[in-house]
Amino acid sequence: MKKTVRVRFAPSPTGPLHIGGVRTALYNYLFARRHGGTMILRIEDTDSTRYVPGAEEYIFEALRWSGILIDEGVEQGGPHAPYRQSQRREIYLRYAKQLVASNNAYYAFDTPQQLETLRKECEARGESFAYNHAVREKMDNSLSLSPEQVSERIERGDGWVIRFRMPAAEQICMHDLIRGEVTVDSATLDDKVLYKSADNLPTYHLANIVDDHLMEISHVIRGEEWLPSLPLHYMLYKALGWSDTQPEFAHLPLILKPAGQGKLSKRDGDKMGFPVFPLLWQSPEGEVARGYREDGYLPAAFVNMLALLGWNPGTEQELFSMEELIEAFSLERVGKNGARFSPDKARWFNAQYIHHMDDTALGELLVPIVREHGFQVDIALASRIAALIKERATLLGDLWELCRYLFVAPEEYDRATREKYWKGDNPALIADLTVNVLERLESFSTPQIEDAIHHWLEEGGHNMGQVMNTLRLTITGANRSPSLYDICDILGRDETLARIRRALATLGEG
RNA sequence: GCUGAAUUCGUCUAACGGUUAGGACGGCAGAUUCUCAUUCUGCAAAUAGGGGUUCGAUUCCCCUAUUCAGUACCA
Repeated sequence: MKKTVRVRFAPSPTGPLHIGGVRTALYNYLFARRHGGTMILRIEDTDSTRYVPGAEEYIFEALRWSGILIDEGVEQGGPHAPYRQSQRREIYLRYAKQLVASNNAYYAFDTPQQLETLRKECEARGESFAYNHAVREKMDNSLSLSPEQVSERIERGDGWVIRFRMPAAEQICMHDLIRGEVTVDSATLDDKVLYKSADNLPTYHLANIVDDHLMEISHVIRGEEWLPSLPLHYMLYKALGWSDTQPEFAHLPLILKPAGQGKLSKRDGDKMGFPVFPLLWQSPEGEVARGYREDGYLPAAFVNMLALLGWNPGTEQELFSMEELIEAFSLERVGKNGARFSPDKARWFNAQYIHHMDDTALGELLVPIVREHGFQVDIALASRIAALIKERATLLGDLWELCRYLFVAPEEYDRATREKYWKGDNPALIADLTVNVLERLESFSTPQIEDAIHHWLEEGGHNMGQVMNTLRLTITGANRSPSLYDICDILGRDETLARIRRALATLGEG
């Protein structure tokens, strides 16, 4: 019998979620949906010193924008509520004490300062300090103190911590869905802190294992940075007696920076000119980091791009809707090696999505953009415009510049284009074309305009490129635009002719 | 330093012992077009190094190198 799939995304609200986090959430979501399972969002705020106001809301909004739907969590509740670890504090102490009682953990009174100086001394000797089997009997803890001394110090209010008692020599064999078998010698591990009296909160390790167990998580899908603590987690499940229901693990490869070394960091984006966050982030201190949403990316393109960063379908398909991703996703096809993030590819995905977008859908996005610039446009016209410009856009932010001239007559004319085309016979030809063709047109719409101009071109034996580009200069003010016939059609007879006459008047004879 | 993981075109990756090592992004060159884009076609571009195993290794094993991660009373 296969167990029900229950996965969780468990970020800590210490800042904005970056794209690596979104990808982890996405893989969890795809896996859950693929197997008809449940997607849980748990907030791991067990470090009271690193809490950042607004980070939690940012996480919710980023997931919503990305189309990653949560079944159980802080916002939606569920059978294992609360889903915020700071609201579950009393649960963890119980298990920490249980571990002490079973001799799998112990109280330690060493202060952070004491440990710090110990570390420095070791470093000075070229050694590294580890709080482990080799030294724990000599440290200030319940292993070296009598039970009376321990309870006395706790009662008198000394700061304490509960540490896991890592076995001195045990081969820990683990299984990872992506990496296969991994074995680690427990002698190389240290006695990690599980609970701290300072804020009455567990550390990640304890809280994570306890909650995953209580919430009946079936698969833990998380970043590779957690692989080194997997042995500890295995030992915790064992010590708590939960090995038989322990979840399966899958450690995702890291997302690396586009150039240079290391994993993608918050600073790379600003330095290299691309977002590392899904949404714009404003820190409480007032720092601003750009986001994919504000930079003009479509959520579907963003998700598609992230999905392919570390996973591949095994076919040559690259464009996937969320439904297709759910259908195709499997952990077996997640790669083992870190993936260098490519801003170019992100842009390409977005361009593909805009190009393939339905005219009306893009028109709907265009209406508010045009309004922001002070003009009104109805959905019918916006859709027509969308059809003309969409193949030229990479980001949503490109749209306005691509259709600006449809709303604003040129105030000035591009110098290079003017020098190239506003010379020789061209101005005279435009005047002739205007008077003898455009002004006399019965119906001023694309096919008629096209027919008439072609006729005139052919009769007079004129060069099409010269004439059309000169005409484009007078109407758009520059040398790049979609088909001029469509532009004239949209502008209408009056506006088109007014623009040509104005150019004729202001640009002179050439 | 120690522990672990990883290593195919510049980048993302396919090939689960036998292929002219495939695709995509980016680059370059053409074609199409009234311009710009789009689109299409083509070109250059890779198995980290060394040992094994095998009739045959990108693929399996070992060593080396390199990279990354972890090494907190952070997650």
